[in-house]
Amino acid sequence: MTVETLPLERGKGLAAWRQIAERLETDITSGAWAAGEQLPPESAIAERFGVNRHTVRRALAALAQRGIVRATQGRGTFVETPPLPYPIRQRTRFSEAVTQAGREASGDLIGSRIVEASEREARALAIEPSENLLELRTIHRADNTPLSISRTLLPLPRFAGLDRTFAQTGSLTRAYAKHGVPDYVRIATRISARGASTEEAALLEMPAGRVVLVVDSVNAEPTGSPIQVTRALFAADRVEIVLEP
Amino acid sequence: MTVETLPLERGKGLAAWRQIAERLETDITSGAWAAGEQLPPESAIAERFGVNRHTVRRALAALAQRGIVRATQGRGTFVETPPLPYPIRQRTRFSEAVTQAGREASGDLIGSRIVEASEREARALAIEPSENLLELRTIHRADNTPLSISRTLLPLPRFAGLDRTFAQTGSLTRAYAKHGVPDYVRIATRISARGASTEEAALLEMPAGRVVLVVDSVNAEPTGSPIQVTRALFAADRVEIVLEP
DNA sequence: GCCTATTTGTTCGTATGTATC
DNA sequence: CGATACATACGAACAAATAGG
Repeated sequence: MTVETLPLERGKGLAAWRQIAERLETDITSGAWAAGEQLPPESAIAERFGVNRHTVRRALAALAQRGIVRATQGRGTFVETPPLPYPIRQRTRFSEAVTQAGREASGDLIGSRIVEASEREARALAIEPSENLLELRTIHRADNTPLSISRTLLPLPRFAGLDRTFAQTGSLTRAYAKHGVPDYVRIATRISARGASTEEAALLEMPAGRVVLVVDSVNAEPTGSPIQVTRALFAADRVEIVLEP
Repeated sequence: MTVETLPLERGKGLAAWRQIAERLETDITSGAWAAGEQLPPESAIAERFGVNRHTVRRALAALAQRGIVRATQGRGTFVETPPLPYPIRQRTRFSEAVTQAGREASGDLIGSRIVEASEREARALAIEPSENLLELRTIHRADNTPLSISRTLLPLPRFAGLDRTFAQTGSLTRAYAKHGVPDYVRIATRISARGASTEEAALLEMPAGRVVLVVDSVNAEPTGSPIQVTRALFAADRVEIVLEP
């Protein structure tokens, strides 16, 4: 695919790296490079625009920042896949959302431990503060790309051992089923957004500082009694939250 | 206030700029520099850690990205004031949500013009592409602090002149009422998040690159026929979206 | 498994532009 | 106006990760 090779406008107020970022973005949206495809090496792009490699790197960093490309040391720079629609409704199942988009869902347990309920968490779960909770830290992927990391809190002793069940099944829904909860619904959701910390970014396999959507939710049994508090961090440029009434 | 001056660990796998970012963040959270305070010049920080100024700039860029500091050309780099998150409810109108929280709501029309419907917009509004739409650009404040900026599209000729009505009333709900739409409902919502552009940040009176929540919504008459497409950008530091079933 | 070429990541040095005080 | 401080850009070198022979 051919791309524009017009010279940059130098000394006209718009920094070279910004112009390069714009031109590269146009190339991508116009289909010169498809999703998943590899961009030319930085050195080649630098030559194309007649600038130093640093200037190209500044432009690529801006595009990476916005989730348009992703660079991997030793491999190259690749066009990111467009965000996956993630529906949130009364019953939200991660695996359903992913498979419906034609991608393969997987979930892994990173770790689990027992923690004391904070005041906020106790109120949400309708229990006493300092009661014990089972904390699950999980990561969810679509086609092996991490979409979200979650911290889930469950009351004890009722859900003791659910961490092992989850590790086996890879699905919270199936783990619940084995603990006597055939169905559950979402009763409260809060959504915010911020930059990711270094650790969060590492788990999500994205550069530090990229944006995460923070989704706090409370799930309950169909009877209405709350059984789960979750904070999920979604890589904001891999997921688009869709609300369905 | 004194700060650590321990040397960096060089050649140990962790890049110098990451160590510097961590140390500076520790300095800030430990109170060495309070909110609003000015950091030492990049040259001084470079000297403190025994690195080139570029390395310090890389670290500061990472912190600025996360909203911890803000650099202004010619002035210096400053510690950002901690964000004050603000809840907003989904089922209510903007002005209702703000006044219910005991704050004063205001809406201003930044500009309006006539545009052609894109393919996406036409599909959402159930009209033909390239039909004319009225575009409203608005800003919404609570107690004079901008919470969001919006781009609203309305079909023409039905809503011709609604821009003037909105400018007078400062409320879309009231403007609708004067155009024969006593009530409307949200039929589709998509939520994503990203860094703000320079212009967006300026309108929201926040530093460039800070996170905005992007809320795309389609509103319809109670009969179900869509009458409005809106993209609202919320300053993520000032708003937390609350979903209520 | 090793070696090598390729590609991105980091760091330094240097210079100039531009905004603020 | 000059001094200060951040913004942009170039050149050079080496490190680190990856892919392929």
